[in-house]
Amino acid sequence: MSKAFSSKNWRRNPIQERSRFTVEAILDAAVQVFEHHGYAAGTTARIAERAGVSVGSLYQYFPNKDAILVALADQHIAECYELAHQVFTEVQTIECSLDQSLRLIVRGFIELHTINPQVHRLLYEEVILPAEIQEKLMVVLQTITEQVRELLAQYAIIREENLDMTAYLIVQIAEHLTHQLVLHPPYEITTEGKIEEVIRVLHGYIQQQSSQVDT
Amino acid sequence: MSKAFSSKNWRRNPIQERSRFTVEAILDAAVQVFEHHGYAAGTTARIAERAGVSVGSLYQYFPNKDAILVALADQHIAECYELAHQVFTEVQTIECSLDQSLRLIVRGFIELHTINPQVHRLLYEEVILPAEIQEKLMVVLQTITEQVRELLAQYAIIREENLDMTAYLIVQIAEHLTHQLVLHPPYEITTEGKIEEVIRVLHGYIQQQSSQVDT
DNA sequence: ATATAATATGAATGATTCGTCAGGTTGACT
DNA sequence: AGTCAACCTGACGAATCATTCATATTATAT
Repeated sequence: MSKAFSSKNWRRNPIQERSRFTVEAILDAAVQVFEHHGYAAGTTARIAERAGVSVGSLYQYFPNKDAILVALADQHIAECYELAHQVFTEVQTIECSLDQSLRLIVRGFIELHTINPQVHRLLYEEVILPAEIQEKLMVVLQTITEQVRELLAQYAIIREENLDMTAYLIVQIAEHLTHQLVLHPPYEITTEGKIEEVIRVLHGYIQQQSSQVDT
Repeated sequence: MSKAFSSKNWRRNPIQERSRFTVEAILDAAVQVFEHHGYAAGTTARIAERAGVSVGSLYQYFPNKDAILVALADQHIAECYELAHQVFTEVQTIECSLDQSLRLIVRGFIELHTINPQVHRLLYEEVILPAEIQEKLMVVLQTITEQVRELLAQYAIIREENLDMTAYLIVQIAEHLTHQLVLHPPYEITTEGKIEEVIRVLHGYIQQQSSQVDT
């Protein structure tokens, strides 16, 4: 704790209500500006303008531009963990078939992308992000992957040596397909349709893997 | 043809050998710089420095920064079309099982990512690209998707109404999984192993879809 | 060898950027 | 009403960027 700052990366903690609104407005504006111009070209001036405040106000709560993105990322990552926890406790608590479990997981991914698609897109598609953020995002997916691995192991229909790779690919597929289907759907399709389609992919893959058990 | 420039977007066509080397050095340097700093933060000065030439030289062959990226993209897109053409003629010419065809396609995707991974990463992961490039990249994947659709139709084991979505998802999966496995492989795994794994995913999905035909 | 076209250079320019600061406004509390 | 902390403002400095241009060097052709 060498820094005098609070644990948050902010210069000043918003105390009154108006300042909390300001911070929120800045974060909202940042999402839109980054979405439209990309991170590097999304200027603090534009963010402030869009938020309806002055640049000065922005720098009262965020020490620099990176801190804005970090705040957005942290917010999003927290949502990820919350939803993941929710989904996996539900999976463990209620007795679920593998199919039902997968369905819950995919639904979770879809929700995650639907909540704030722009932030998600920004964090997962922008090439260069502060290392701090990249690290955290990796860990999120790794955590989910481990839990999927456990789930698969529990149903014991997949060769032990294939568990890691299978779990990894399932998460990759679920993440990318939901991402794609939510943000750039190629055809008219309902949310349920999207889930159904991704489930089919995962189900097919798992069947392939389990059919190898006897070999 | 209102412009006096040649069809290429360059100010000056390299005629002598040394200038051709210069242009190549600039493009090579650009890949590395964009890869390391992202597009917006990849400065022309740094590109020139890395290429071992002066900024002035850079602007003799490229009218602006965008033109460098467009040149890289065009180069890459041409490779895509070439490889796609090669793969699909092979698929059509030789009598192939569906399994063999898929294997050729996946192998093609892997090659595409292996040739120049950095360019691929840049073009597919950077959030904001010149609209011109985004358009072209979309068309590449659409073209491949159509050809996969035809392939699936040929084997006639999938409901007609599902053909579009199935082809779309197959291409999305192949593209993304190869991308991921080549650029960020989670474990030690051979190229053949990667292909095998992606094939399993696709095969499983197709089996799921074809099992629906009788329903 | 000389002229001419091709190529290379890098300091200079003007635009844009992040982040600061001195001074103004608002709200809470006495 | 008066005081003080919280909050807001926007012009400004320093840094960085894309791009230009006058000049220098090198190749080619006669």
